[in-house]
Amino acid sequence: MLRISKLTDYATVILGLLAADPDRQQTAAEIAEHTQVAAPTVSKVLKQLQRSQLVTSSRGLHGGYRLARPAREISAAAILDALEGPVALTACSGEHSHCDIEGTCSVGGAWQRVNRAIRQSLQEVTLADLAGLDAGSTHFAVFDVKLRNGLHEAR
Amino acid sequence: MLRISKLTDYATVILGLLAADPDRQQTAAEIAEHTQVAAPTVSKVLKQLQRSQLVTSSRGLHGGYRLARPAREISAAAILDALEGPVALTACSGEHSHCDIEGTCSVGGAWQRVNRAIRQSLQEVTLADLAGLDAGSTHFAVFDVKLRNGLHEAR
DNA sequence: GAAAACAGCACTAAAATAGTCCCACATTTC
DNA sequence: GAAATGTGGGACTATTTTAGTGCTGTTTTC
Repeated sequence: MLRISKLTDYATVILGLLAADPDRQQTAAEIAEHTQVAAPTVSKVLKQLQRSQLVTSSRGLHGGYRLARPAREISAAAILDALEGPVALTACSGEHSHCDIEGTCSVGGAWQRVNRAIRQSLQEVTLADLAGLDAGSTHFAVFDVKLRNGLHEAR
Repeated sequence: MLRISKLTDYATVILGLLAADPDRQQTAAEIAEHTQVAAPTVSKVLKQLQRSQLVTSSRGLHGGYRLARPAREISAAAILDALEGPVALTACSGEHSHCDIEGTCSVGGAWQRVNRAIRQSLQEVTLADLAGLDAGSTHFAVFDVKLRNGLHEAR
């Protein structure tokens, strides 16, 4: 239920690695080696993270990536947004959209409220929490995301 | 992000219809007609809901479906569980699972906490809320579920 | 015993996701 | 200024997941 994609999973791992050593700039290849994620995939993820301003990059010899801001200021919601798109709600949730079944449905609005609630939870979780830095601060409520076939596969 | 499947979307609409008239037993064909969902699909969804004890069915002539219990006692989490599987976390979340990258990762546990939080939100939302019955009780927090290509498609 | 309606299963098709590759552009070093 | 190193972007392919359909069996009522 409510699964998050593999790429998002990778992203958290990659960001976690960067967060562990925020001053050092790391190349995509180094990150791939440390995380065991295939290099092209790491690149892809990093590019997306760069576009969303979660990491900064520098090109050229001795280039690489690093966190754009402290781990504590990066929310789980921001990571999801970066990887899974702008989260424009495609459906009923849109401003002026209409259902084919408006009459009998009446369900639409509630999902949006649910949606907003979960989103709020996600905003309160930071990369620092996810990466296990900042040990004392796990005051946020939490739940069950299906991470299937991901890095976190059982072996 | 965090999308729910079309079938789950259908399920809420179907359950909403049943909830609107809890005393009457309705056939799959009737439900299909009212909801504009294709009949075989309605059947499929209802079967799954039956297996999860959210609706009761009776066979034979004059058979049909009805809610197994009041709308207020059916949580959104239960609906998701029914449609999207037993939500056994396939990953790190399992009891004795290990990551290939245990050393560098450290992200695993936090997702489970996030997961539990969202799940809790979902448990506080009932079918009555979703169906818009029970007008006063929308005290639950809420968020952004991507319902794409579903019944709720904009037209 | 015939008709109506659910139950279960398997199969097909379509769509989303994940992953890979290639080439262009930017820096730095020599 | 040329070469090496590394990111940037896009296109393409393959895999997986999801959605949808059809068929056969079982139960109940009349």
